[in-house]
Amino acid sequence: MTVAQNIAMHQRCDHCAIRHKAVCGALSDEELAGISKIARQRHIKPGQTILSDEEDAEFFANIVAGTVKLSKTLADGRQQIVGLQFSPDFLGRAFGAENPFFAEAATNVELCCFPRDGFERLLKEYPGLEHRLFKHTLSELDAAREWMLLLGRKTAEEKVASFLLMIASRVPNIGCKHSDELNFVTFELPLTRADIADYLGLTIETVSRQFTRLRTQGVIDIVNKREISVPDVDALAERADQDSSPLI
Amino acid sequence: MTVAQNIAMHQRCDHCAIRHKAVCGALSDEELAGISKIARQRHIKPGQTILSDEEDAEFFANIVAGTVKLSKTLADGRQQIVGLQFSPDFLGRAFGAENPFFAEAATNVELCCFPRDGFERLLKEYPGLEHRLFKHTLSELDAAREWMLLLGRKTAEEKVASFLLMIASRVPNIGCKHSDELNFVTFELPLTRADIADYLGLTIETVSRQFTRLRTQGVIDIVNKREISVPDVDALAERADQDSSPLI
DNA sequence: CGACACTTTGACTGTAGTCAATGTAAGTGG
DNA sequence: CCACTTACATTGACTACAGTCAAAGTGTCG
Repeated sequence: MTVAQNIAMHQRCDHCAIRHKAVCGALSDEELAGISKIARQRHIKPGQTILSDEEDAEFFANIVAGTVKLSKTLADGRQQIVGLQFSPDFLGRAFGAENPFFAEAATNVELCCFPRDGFERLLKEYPGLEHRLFKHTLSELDAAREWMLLLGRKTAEEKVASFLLMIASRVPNIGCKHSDELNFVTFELPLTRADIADYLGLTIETVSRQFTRLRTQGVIDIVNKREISVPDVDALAERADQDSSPLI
Repeated sequence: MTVAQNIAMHQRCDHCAIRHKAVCGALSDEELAGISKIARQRHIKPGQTILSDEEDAEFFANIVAGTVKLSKTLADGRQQIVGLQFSPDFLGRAFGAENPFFAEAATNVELCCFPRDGFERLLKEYPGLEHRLFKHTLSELDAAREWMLLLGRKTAEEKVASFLLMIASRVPNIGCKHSDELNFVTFELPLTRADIADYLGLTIETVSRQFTRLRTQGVIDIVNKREISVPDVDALAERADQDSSPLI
């Protein structure tokens, strides 16, 4: 590789939109150049599989844009989404090739992929990287446990309200005209009703009925199937029966 | 501290029952001497709180013996157990003092405690320790996601069967006379029916009814309230509607 | 326009929850 | 030693929330 190419690749990471938020944020300029060399951008369409639980994961990836769903399935086809990942989350399992779930694009997804062997070499060389991954894994564990509370103990209405709050806090607010009104948000759902049902341990029909119910009660406004407005976030939070800790 | 005292403490860890299984297994003899100096044994009675979600966790601990339940609660008191920990699991949250759940002894518990500051110092000095903790956290995440599938998608019968299988794989088999018969196990439940209900997202009554149902169908034998025999583990596994991956 | 995928709505059902009574076993004190 | 208390578990009758099955509605794309 020429010096020019090296610099070009370094520049690419250097100007990356999620440079300081992703796991790469732990890296020095020199280390960034190292990871830059093995990185490759990839576009994934909705519904496409990213990682299968049947084969070894041969790469790691930063999510640059879009939403990825992690799911598990029972023998008879019942499905449960066990994690949602947004930019700048990290995808892939360090140590131990076996991936115990299925990763699939829920929306259009932009990935920054690192081949397994190269990334694991970097992990050994740059200790800050593993530390950053560890912290990310701890957040995922917190989110999973928060979701266990939802799945095991919340009613359908509380589940849907909690879901909307979680999405509102993780996707961009597109209700700009009311930006001064902190309690008003508009956002786009990254999931279909079927995905939402699989995430909440409900059926499509129940999710749909709860959406309608929240709408008729004035808690949400269904702009269209994918776009939701919340005129009063506090009112929605009441429906979610929030305990103290916020959903990540 | 005298050399004699130092050696005595080192010896203590050196002969610890979980020496090679716990996170300490990552340590060299010299490092073990270091951690030995700050370790303190503690006994906890069933029902006693170990860590609260309201206060900062001031210590870390290895579980030497017994079962610890991690739980979360909604404002109105509904509770969900989000993790069960057995020996030689590790307890406590590295980086970030906030503990997002409640840790309580389910049985008599023996802990080997390390004060927060001392342990974090060791974490910096012995990189193998953090690596070991990371791997442990990854297992916890896998278990949490497996449980999300159970909570969101399994029926009451499948939940109870899955629970019994998980317990059978993690507590000692006390059905020694049949030890040659691999498919036969007897074990003691570390949880009350109320705890089991909170772990499975069910009510006490439903758990009890499912126990009775499995008993009348000959899948399990309820020796007494706390002791269960499984004459044919495969038959129980069928009731759990297991997907390929085993419950950790 | 029609095909298709996704969503909503309605009628009915069934699983697990609720409320209440009874059963069981261990521990306490007269 | 036996009544009594207490905590935990089981069983029964009834209810309700979410699931199932079916039909109609909506929006997008060729």
